[in-house]
Amino acid sequence: MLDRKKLVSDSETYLKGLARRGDYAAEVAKPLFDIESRWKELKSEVDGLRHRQKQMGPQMGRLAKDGEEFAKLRKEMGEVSGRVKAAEEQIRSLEEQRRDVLLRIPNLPHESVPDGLSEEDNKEVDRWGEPRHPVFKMQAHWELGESLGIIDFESAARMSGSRFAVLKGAGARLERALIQFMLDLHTQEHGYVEVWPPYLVRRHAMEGTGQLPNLEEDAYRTAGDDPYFLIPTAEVPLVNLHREEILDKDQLPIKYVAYTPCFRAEAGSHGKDVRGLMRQHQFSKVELVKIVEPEGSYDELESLRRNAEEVLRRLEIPYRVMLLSAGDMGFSATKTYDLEAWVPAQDRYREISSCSNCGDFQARRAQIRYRQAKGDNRFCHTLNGSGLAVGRTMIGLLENFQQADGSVILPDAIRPYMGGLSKLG
RNA sequence: GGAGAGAUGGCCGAGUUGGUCGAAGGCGCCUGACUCGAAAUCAGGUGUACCGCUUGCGGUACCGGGGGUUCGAAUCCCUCUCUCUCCGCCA
Repeated sequence: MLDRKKLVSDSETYLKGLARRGDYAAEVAKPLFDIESRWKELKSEVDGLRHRQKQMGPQMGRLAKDGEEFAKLRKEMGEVSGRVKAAEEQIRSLEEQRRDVLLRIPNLPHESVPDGLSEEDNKEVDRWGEPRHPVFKMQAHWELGESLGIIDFESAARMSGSRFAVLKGAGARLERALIQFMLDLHTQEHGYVEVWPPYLVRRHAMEGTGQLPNLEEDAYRTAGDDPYFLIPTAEVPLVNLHREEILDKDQLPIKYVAYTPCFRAEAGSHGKDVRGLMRQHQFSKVELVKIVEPEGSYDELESLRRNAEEVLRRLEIPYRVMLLSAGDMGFSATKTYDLEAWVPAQDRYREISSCSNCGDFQARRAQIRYRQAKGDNRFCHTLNGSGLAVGRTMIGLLENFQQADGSVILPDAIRPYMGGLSKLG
C-alpha cells in the first residue's frame, strides 16, 4: 500500500511512477483523489459536531432530568446525534472505498529499475559459471527422473491431476537434502533465524503481503465463510510474523529463513511448462525474509541476493542475475532481481529465485513499524527472496550434472546430505 | 464437541447503579531538582491514528473486532474472534 497522504499531495510524481508499470497502474489510483477530498470534508464536520456533543455531556449530567432546559438540550443534541450518525455512515463507506482502491494500487518502481513492460526489457547484471552445452544427447529432467526411478509424474497425475509429482527413493531424499542444505547455509553462515510457520493463513495475512486482493484466483483456499488460504510462499507467514507491531530500532534488521511447501493454482499459465517440475501446484521452497530500516534497504537487497546466489555457487549450477524492468515486477516490489539457472535441455536460463525489496509497501499493509525516536514511528522495509525454489534446483542439478550414460553426478556440497552418495543411477 | 471464565495504555491492574474516563494506582521509561557521581527521594512527563492551523497548539477517534440502545457507553444489549480452566475426543 502506498502512502495515501503523499499520493494525494504529490500525485503527479506518483502517477508518473506508477505508469512505468503500465497505464493500468496509474488508472487504478485515480478514483482515490475524489474519495479523499469528500472524506476530509465529512471528517471535519463530524469532528466539530462530536466536539459539541462532548462539551454538552457533562452539562446535561448536572441538569435535573425532568427540567425544561434538559428537555430542550436533549432535543437539540438528538439532532446533532442524527447528523453525526448519517455523516459517519458516509465516512465509513468512503473509507471502505478508499481501502479498496489503495489495496489494488501496485508499488512504485525504484529509480534504479529499468523502464519497460516485459521480460524483454530486463537487464542482465551478473553471470556465474559456464553454461554446459552438450556433447551427447541431453535429457530433460523429467526423462532423467523417470529413467532413474526417482520422479513419478504418472502416479501423481492419477491421484492429483496435472502439475504434481511424486518423488521416490533418492529423489525424495534429494528434496529433503536440498532443503536441509539450504537451511543450514542460511542459518549457519548468513545469520538468518529459522522459522517453521503455518501453511494456512487468514485473508488479512495474504493482504498484508500483497497476494490479495488482486491475485485471488491464483490462491487455494478452504471452503466456508471464513476460509484459510494455502500459502503461495513462506513470505506470507514470515512477513506477517510482526504484523501490527511497533518494533524497537535495535531489533532490526530481522532475518528469517523458512522451508515450506507452496501452493499455487497457476491460473492463467495454461500450456506453460506443462511437463516436469518447473511449474507445480505444490512445491518446496526455502524463503528468505528481512525486515529492516528504510535506510540501506537497497544494500540489504544486494546482500539478500548474494545469499541466494551462494546456494547456486555451492551447488555449481551456472546462473545469471536479471534486474527486472518496471513492468515485469510483482505487485509489491519496488525492485527485483531474478536469479536464472542454466537449464541445458531447454538451452536457456530459467528463473530459480526472485529477490525483491518491497520498501514500506507491505509494512504499511501489515502495520509493521519501528520506533525511530520518541514519537517518531516509521514503517519498516521488507525484503524477500527464494533461497531457493527446491524443485527448480533439482532441475538444475539433474540436468547440469547428467552424464552420457544417463547417470547424474552429485556436486560435493550436497553429498553429506545424501549420506555420502555421489551419483544417481 | 460440551461447560465455565476472561480480553482495559510498554507491563501489572482499578473502573460494570451509563455523564466531568484516554481512562485511578503501581511498575518500567524520559526530563528536571538534590549529589563530586550514583542510589534513594521529590517534581513533571511518558499510547496509536487521523484532521486543521502548524517549530507549537487545537480538535476527533480508539478500553479485543463489528453492530445496537441512548441526548450521552470502557460501563447496558447482540454478535464475532482470541485466550484460559474442566470434561470428551484425537496425533
